[in-house]
Amino acid sequence: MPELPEVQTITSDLNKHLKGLTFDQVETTAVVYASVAKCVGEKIENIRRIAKNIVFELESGRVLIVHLAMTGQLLVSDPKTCKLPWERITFILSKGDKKIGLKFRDMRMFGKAIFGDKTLVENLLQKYGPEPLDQSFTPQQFLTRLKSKKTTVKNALLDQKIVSGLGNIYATDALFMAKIHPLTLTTNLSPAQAEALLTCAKTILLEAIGHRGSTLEDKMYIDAYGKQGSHQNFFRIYGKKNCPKCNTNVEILKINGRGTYFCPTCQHEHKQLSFN
DNA sequence: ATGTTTGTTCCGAT
DNA sequence: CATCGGAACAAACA
Repeated sequence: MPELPEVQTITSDLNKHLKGLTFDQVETTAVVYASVAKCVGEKIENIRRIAKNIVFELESGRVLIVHLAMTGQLLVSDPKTCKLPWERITFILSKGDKKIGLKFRDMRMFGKAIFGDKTLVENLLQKYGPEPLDQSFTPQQFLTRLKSKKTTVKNALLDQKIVSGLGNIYATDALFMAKIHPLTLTTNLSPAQAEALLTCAKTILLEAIGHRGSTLEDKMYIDAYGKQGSHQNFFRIYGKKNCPKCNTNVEILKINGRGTYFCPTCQHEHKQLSFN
C-alpha cells in the first residue's frame, strides 16, 4: 500500500530508533532476498527515503534498500518473538547489550530488498523523477514533465519517472482537490492546472505524513511499531460514494487498471478525446 | 468463481 | 527506435 507518506513515516521512525545499530544476524527465506544476508556486521549510519524506497546507509558506504510495494511491512520487534505469517527476512540488530529485531513481511512478495554498494543509490536517483515535496521543484518543471508523456494526467501522475512518490490513492485525491478530470490529456493541461495540481499534491502528502499514513480495511499498512495511520479518515474522494463538496454520485473509472474515483460535477476540465 | 487491491516491470503493439 | 498500455508477478478477501 505504501505511498510516499507511509514510506516516510516508517523511514523517519526507523532512522530515529535504529541509527548506530549493527546487523548481527540476518535470515532470508527466498533467493530474491539472498544479497541481504551479506549485511551482517554492517553498522547503520542513516536511514532515508528515496521515492518509495527505504534506504539504509551503512558506515562502510554500502546500502540496504527495501521497497514495500503493495503489502510489504518493516516491523521493529523483540528479537525473541516467533515468526509471523509472510515473514520473509528476519534481522537482529545490536548496540552494546541492546538487541532489537526487525522483520520484513510481505504477503504478496511484490516487495524488494537488496544489499550492495553505493552505485545502487545512484541507480535509484537516476530512475526516479523529482520529489514532489522538494522546494526546488517548480510548477513549470512539473508541467513540462507531465507533458513529456502523451497520456492522461492520472496515468502520468503514477509514472515515478515524471514525479516520484505518488500512488493511486494520493494521485486520485490530488486530482479531485485540484478539480481536474483524471482523463484530461497531459497535452491539454494548462500552467494554472499544473500549479494547482502540485499545490494540492503537496498539501495532501503533508497532511498524510501528519496523520502517519493511510491504513485501509486490509490493514496492510502499519508503521514500524505495528500502529495504523489515520489519513484514511481524511480521504477527499478515494473510496467515497458521494462528493464531499456537492454530493454528486462519485464515479469510478478504470484507468490503466487502477480504480480512479472522481466527481463528474467538480472535475469537469476533461477535454473530449474525439468528436464522435 | 470472479473481480478487487495500495506497486513495479516486462513485453508486445503502435 | 521510442513510447504506451496491458499483463504478469502472488495472495487474500468480498
